[in-house]
Amino acid sequence: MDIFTIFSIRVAKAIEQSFSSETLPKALLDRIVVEPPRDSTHGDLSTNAAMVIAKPLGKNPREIAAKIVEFFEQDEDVKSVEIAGPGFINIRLKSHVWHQVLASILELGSEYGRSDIGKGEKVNIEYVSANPTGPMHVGHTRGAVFGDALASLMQFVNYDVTREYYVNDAGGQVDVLAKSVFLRYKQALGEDIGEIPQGLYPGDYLVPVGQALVSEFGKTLLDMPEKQWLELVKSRVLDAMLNLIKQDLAKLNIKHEVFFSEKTLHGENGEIAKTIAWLEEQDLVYQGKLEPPKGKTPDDWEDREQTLFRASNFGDDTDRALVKSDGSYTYFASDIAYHREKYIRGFNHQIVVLGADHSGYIKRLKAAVKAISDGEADVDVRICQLVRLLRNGQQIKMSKRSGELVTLAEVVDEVGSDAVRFMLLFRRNDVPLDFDFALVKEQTRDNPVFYVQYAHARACSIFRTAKKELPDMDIGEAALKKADLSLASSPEELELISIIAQYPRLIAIAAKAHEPHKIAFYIHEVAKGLHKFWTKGKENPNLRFVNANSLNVTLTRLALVHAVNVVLKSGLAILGVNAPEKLS
RNA sequence: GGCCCCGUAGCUCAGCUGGAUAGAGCAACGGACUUCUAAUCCGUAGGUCGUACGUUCGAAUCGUACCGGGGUCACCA
Repeated sequence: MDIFTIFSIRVAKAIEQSFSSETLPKALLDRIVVEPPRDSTHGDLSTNAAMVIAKPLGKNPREIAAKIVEFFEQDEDVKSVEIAGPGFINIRLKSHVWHQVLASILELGSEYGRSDIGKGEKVNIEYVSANPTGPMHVGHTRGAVFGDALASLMQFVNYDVTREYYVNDAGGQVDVLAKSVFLRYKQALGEDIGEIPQGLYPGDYLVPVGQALVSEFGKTLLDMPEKQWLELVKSRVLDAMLNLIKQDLAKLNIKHEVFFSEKTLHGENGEIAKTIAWLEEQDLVYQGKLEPPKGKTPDDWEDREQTLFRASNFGDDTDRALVKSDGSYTYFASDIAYHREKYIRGFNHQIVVLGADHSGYIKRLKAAVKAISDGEADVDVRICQLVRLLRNGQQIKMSKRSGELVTLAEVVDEVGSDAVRFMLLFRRNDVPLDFDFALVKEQTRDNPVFYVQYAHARACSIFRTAKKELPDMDIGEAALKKADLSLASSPEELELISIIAQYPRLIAIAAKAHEPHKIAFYIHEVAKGLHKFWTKGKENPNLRFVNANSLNVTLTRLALVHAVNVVLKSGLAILGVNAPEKLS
């Protein structure tokens, strides 16, 4: 348990003993936080407790704070405690507390920072879900990285996470894809196909698929009616595209446990039909007309009766169509069925990662999940904003029509998976992001990827130096655990410990908010702490890590460095970024 | 026109379930290298937190309106 949690409990106890806490609503008590003060000169811990409970108790916050302070004056872990500003209670800890923290990090190793927030509950995180019509482009990359890091983060706090990819293999675009491939098939048989007609997929990546069709079927497809070859070609090209996508994702070390096929939901007795029947039983479906959107009636607006889902009963702006004018299901109809299916599989927590162009879809999706689970399940939709690619300060223009898409594979091949992942996670997901190739490849402080990895490598180099300079000394993990940690007594060392002491708290905050970027920023701060201490050793030889004159202090400092690296490595692992021992 | 996101230092952004004097990096200026990899560190300067009301002991954070930027808007996926 981390110090912030420990002291939250003590604050609660102090309140309970000093005031008649039954008059205080629990929701209010939950607002009490123990956190590091914004300004570190205020102390190690700070709590707003007195201000939160002042009002219901009808007392002055500072008066209440005084009572709580009395309690902490007895605390053997507390060096000093004072009231500040409107009623903050600032606590300064004795150094043995920091040494205990350090000891626990060494003890826990890679387990440090874990918690049981998730209580083993099942969460389904659906991300990427790019249409299987070609290789992934950069537009998909952000959602891929975000979803993957979020999944790791949730696992770290003990959620039972399933990483899922929804394969849109049922819509009209798959027919188009198959027809595009059929053209490539003819081409492979030696036919001159000329320009790829408008509306078909022009990409070269379909060429090998056409060739594969020749080696599997020879010329036989040419003699079949379209109805027949279409199904065959569809199944082959879908397999091929999905493989392409899996290869792209593998470049970023992303692996989904479940690839869920939309197609399997269709059919007479399929899940969509069942779902709609179920919704009808609940009286959530009706025949009716929709109003055209205000201020913007589409040219081809057709005023007609359609099958509608009562989405507006669940917070959506309007009801939503389930059946298209040609009688087939809408995409949304299959999506309701899909989310119902997830719910039936036991996912009461669902997270869906979508691109910026889907923001209008959120309310609809939430309404659907509420309806199909009777309010039992929750869904959080995370929108990833656009990524602008920059080269030499110039934006790289991308166009789908001309086929000039920058692919995921190109970007990863150029700058590496670590850099791509870290840069995309070093920004809140709901804000647009510039990805500058030049910066990402730079090896300076400006480049946060490098800065953080360098800190880890630097720490590792300290161990290499120690081994070289003090070959007889045992600096294995077991030896580090036995180090006399009380020797880490300088303000610089205690400051560094206080930074890594925040890791569990940060993990908890990031996991609850579904915001992996918080980990990226925190890790950056840890790296800074290490670089800072390192430089201190330059100015003051007594603060060097490796010191032949004092083996005890050396061992303690190595233990500290190791603990810092535990945190760096753990945080980077959540982000899916390597922690190199050496930089080339 | 409706809905969603964004507006914080010259630039790029953190901070947003209300809390103290609003933070970091870059750029600018001034320092620290016979190095435990200076591929780093320290310092100075830089702000009407888009605007205006409101709620509150207390607002960058919550509410309303407006301004500016982006996205989206039956039947596509």
